Amino acid sequence: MAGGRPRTFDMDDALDRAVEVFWRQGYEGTSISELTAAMGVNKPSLYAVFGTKEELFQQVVQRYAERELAYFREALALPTALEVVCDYLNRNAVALTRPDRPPGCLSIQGGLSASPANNTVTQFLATSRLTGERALAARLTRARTDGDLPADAAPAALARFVMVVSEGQAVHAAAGATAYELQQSAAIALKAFEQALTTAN
Amino acid sequence: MAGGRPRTFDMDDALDRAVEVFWRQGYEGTSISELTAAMGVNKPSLYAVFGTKEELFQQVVQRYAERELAYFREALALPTALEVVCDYLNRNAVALTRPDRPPGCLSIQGGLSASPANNTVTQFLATSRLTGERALAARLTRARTDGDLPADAAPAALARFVMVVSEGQAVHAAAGATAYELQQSAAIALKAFEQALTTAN
DNA sequence: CCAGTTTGCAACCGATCGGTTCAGAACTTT
DNA sequence: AAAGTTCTGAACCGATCGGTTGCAAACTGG
Repeated sequence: MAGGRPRTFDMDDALDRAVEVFWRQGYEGTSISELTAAMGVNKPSLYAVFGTKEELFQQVVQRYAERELAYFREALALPTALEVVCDYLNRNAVALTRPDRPPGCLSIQGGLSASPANNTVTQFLATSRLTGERALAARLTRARTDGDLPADAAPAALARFVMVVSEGQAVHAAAGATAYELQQSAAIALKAFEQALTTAN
Repeated sequence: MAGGRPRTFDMDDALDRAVEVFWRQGYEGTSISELTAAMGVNKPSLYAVFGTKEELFQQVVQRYAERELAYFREALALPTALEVVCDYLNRNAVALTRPDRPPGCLSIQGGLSASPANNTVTQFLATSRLTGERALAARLTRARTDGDLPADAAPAALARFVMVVSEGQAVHAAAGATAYELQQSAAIALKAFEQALTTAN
């Protein structure tokens, strides 16, 4: 057994750098040479460690979900439906506009559309967004049995509405909207949600 | 003066075909050879008639706004703020999911993010979206003087909220949501808007 | 110090990118 | 029919794409 030549890069750091590049430029807007430069990894090592561009992208999205979307899972753990949604949309506004991060959301601008050759990337991101929506729907279903959502409320439709607002916030953030502006939109959306707490939907 | 060899393509038809390709694949996901194939225009003619890829894209976006976003301008012409927003969001749901069109919205998935080399495209689209938001804000400001929006309502914030919802609908549509699902979201959003009609915002 | 292992670096691969050049075909006017 | 104009088709341009190969450098265990 032998050690071999040591790496000049840290895998975790390199992946974080890749997250940033894909986040800012999207899948098709990012070239391998830009990635190797930003990650501090030479090309053969990149392929040895992370696989192809598409495989790297999947790891990037996973890392992004773990490190940058923690607030979503934390929001889901709050006691009532209203708290969940209020917390999520407001923290979303902040997360989408962090000055030390690219504006917007990787899960959307990473590849909302693409060449037919890269269709799997678009579908992969759509699926990962849908997973979040389903988690929220499940949380709202529980809220209905908990009693903080009316029995005749529609958790799937409400969850979809919340995700629609959150995606709209992301598009606006990518265009340069401020956290305050996005929170204003969140506040208006929450009025609709509050109404669902008392009325049939 | 002479006529020269006649073209084998129609400029208007060719531009419509280009709209469809950019709409489905985005700016960076579309190659010149895909465009020439879809438009029925050979490469030298494409450059002679439409200019560079970026110049063609600008004409494509303009054509898209003229032909595919007419319902937005029609909605703005309705008598009251509530009618304007209700009509817009519901017709948006239909327009984003037409079976004879690519799902989603060209103004968003055409280039939400891009390589630094194509940054102008992203900014161009963001500006064109902002133009729509400002038109809606102006319409809501008029509604305030008309009296169908409270004096203490915030037209800019309300317009931003409506555009956030509309952009979220577009992202959802790109992922395969149905018109019905998007109209459910529109209905929930409208409850928030209705509340703004009676209460301070 | 040497054998074995793993990395870094650079050159290379075919394919495609956006964009141009050029000869000849197809038209109109005289 | 000849001259003039405009378009088509294909070949071509340098650059870059994602991905690979080969070799020397840098480490470990014996």
